[in-house]
Amino acid sequence: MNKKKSNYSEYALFHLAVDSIIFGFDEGELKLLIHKRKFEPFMGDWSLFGGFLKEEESLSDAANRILFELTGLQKIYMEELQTYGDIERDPAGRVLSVAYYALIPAHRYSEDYSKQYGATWVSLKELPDLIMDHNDMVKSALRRLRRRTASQPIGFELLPREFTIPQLQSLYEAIYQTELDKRNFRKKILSMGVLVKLEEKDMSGSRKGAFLYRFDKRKYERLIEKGYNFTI
Amino acid sequence: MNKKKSNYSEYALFHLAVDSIIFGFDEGELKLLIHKRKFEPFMGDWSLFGGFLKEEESLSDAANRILFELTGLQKIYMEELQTYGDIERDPAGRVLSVAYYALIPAHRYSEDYSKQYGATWVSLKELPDLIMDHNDMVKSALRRLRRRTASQPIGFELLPREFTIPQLQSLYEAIYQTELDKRNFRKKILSMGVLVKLEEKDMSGSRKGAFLYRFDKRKYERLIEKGYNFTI
DNA sequence: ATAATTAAGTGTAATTATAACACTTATTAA
DNA sequence: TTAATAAGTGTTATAATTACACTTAATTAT
Repeated sequence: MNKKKSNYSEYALFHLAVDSIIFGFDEGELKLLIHKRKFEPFMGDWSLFGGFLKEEESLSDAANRILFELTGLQKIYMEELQTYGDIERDPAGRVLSVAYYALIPAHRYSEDYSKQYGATWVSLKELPDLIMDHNDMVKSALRRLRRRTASQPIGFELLPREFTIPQLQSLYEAIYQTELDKRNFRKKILSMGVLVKLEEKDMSGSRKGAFLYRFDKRKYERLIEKGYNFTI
Repeated sequence: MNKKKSNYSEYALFHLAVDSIIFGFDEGELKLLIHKRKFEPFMGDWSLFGGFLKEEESLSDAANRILFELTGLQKIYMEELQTYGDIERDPAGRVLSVAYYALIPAHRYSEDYSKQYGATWVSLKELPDLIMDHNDMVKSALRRLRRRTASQPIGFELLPREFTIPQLQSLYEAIYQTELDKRNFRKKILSMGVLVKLEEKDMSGSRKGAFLYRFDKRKYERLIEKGYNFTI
């Protein structure tokens, strides 16, 4: 490479934050992990989890780091949502925030972390006022989640590895805020051929018990290659 | 507000660029507006249009400003794509880039601007190597455009205000790289009831001429309110 | 004037996907 | 043994999508 470098020193510099909209599914409801902010401004107010981008860190590394520091979880489904760049969004200085949304299997999130970070699961139906533009971020993330779960099999990221059909249906019902017919739902999801039925039953939800299934990612990917189009 | 301010001075600072993937539709093909970069590094190489975020400017203002400076066009369809934040993406310094994609009616883009900015329309099929991660941005924008045009009526942004059904079909064929049946296409698009047929014919494409139509945004919005779901 | 050319425009039948709907079964607790 | 409860199952009606071929309006060439 024989290119002259430019150092861009004439251009402005900005702080960059990463904020995470962390979704979970528990007790038949879609939930969000939030906490009370630990520094000024807005100390003590409800906030998404976030942090600042470091000098020697890529943006996606930062998003993963922040989620890991908070939950101890890695290899979590995460997708960039949008970058928020209004001038006045943070009264304490010019900070742009890259919002990511993450789907975590709520059962894997331990109480220990919850205490350590003061994290709380709140139902999306009774979401409190969050600081700055965080409520906008949540709204936008929810819209995105609805679009995505309708066309990609990411709902499974919110469930344990082994789950029942009624659990899966209840998840979609929570995401779309609508009731689904269980016969049609079962027919549709099983017809795709991406679920593997296990021998075992989950007896926790009913007397009869419901068979456990597992999502087979390989099968799904083979279907996609053939041009298959996942939709709920 | 009785909140103490924090100035975040302990956190790192970054340059922020905005890069625009500008799509147009001409001669039955989807095209991209690019130019030869005017400064180091990579001076003279093919690049998307971009610029740096200014101190007193919101992110979306910056995106609009850059597009306006280049094309003289305002109120253009534009959507944020993704923020690119790899450490080494720009060899001349740490710069994060927020990519936007824009849809412009190619006929409104005048030759004058083209000369002034050295802008060139290139077919997506013969896209040259672009600098840094710009080819990734284009790939990602194209995926997004395909998803969006399938579920929202944004294709019209690429056409003149008055267009024919065969033109519209040809646009979708270019976007999806597939052939569509003209009877089924016409049936589908007209059945939505969002196109208004005009008296006039466009005689440029054939001897018989094709009737002109206009997209009626109001009607579309009324449909959406009723829960209608636009799909091609 | 007439014929040839060309893309626009049109309808129907077959197939597939979606939506609506009610009873039986496995298990546990009383 | 019975009562209770959620899981599990099939069919029919309706709507959406796909496949498919000829006619028409206007222009150009003869």
